[in-house]
Amino acid sequence: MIPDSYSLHKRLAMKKNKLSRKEREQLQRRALILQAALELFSEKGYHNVTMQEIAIRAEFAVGTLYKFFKNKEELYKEILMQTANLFRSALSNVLEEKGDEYAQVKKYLKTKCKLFMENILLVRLYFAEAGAGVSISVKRELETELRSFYEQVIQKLACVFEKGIQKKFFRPLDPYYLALAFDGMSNAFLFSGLEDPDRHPVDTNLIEEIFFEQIYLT
Amino acid sequence: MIPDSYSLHKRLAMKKNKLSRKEREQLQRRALILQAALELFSEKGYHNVTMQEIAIRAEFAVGTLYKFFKNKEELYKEILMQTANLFRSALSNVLEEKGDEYAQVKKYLKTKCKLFMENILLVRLYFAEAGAGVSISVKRELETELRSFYEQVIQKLACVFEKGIQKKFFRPLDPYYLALAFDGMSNAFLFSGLEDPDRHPVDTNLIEEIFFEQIYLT
DNA sequence: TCTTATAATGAATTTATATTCATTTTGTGA
DNA sequence: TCACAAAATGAATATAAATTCATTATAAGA
Repeated sequence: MIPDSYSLHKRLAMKKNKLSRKEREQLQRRALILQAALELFSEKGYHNVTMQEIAIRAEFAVGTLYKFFKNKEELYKEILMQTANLFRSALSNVLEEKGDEYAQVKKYLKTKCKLFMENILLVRLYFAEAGAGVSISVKRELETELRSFYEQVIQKLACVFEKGIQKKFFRPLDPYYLALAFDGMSNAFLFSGLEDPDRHPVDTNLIEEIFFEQIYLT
Repeated sequence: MIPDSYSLHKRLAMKKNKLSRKEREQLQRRALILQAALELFSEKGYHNVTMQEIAIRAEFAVGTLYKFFKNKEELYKEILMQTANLFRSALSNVLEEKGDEYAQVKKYLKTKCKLFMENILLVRLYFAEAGAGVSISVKRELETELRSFYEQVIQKLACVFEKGIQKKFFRPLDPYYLALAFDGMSNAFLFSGLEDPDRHPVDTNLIEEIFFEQIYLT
């Protein structure tokens, strides 16, 4: 793979770091482009952002974007898949930890809130596209992939509920729907907090209380 | 308003019906265009539908569309506002009926489900655009208007919860967040049912049980 | 039937923007 | 410092779709 023409020190460096400085620089530039695109897409939506705008925001020429990404759609796809992977892996990990199911669900909520807060741009973009399970600006292929990621997380959450039911922690209702309900409820809070964080700060304790405790008395 | 040139029978007819046959025909054509556009928009999204396509589906010429709507955006706007109004007025009415707050919330859920089922295309479109509170293909003006419609409904629902709390029907938690939680939870079920109605039929009793009853035991 | 007004048509125009590629710039090793 | 390869550039091109408007068709009254 490494051409003979490469100088010795370069070849040595590559053995060590795997990536040469040049390659690291390229990767960084790529990331800059992705970041600029993310900002613009999440502000204005896929179709209302031009490659020119992305180029300007990233401080490159349009042509350069095409050195890094085949076309606009690829660029977009990569951003969405990034988000989906980030969320899926973080939430899956939480749900795979062993232990008290009640605590696990609470941890899931905490983690989800944290992810939302720390990735507001990504969240806006992701849910604008795949949010209600009604995607529209992306090809069906990608849409399907995104939905499957969401399904995977809900399924894992359902497993936790199921174990919790077996242990008599939770009321014996269909665990899939419990997961759906819990996730949907927390989404409502998170979106509301996303819109206006000052007026509607996200209170995970309140979410838990509404979900887990009795609302209708007697 | 009625020009003198109009013949007698026409003028008489207009006194009675308010609208002449011609006007009724125009209105019907307008509705046909809106219907065709709704179908296409909800299938493929605003930006992936051309005026040509709408014209073909509605069986008119492109130019004709512009006789009825100033431009593509107006056409779109009208469809979204239709939905928003339909939902807001139906749900507001339910929530203004006097009586038992527990029953009112249940009625709200029933009505919402019915609206979803009977207007799947509109729902898909509406939530793809304004769903997560993250609109993107529309101008900010319309986006704000749509969000305010949603807020109004949530506020009304919150009032019902508030009254219910006063009467000790419900656990005394912030009524706004109770409303948000109930609505968010039901949305999750409805979207899931929208995606795959056979595998996930919407069960309002289950939604109520999860929301109102205790989930975490002891 | 003829005339006129009203409405519908769709080819042509305009506009917008994704993508390309000939040219320029930059960085590297000799 | 120079020559060369690699990378970046952005004006030019291609493409697609929104909108217009001169022309044609339709309907209504005389």
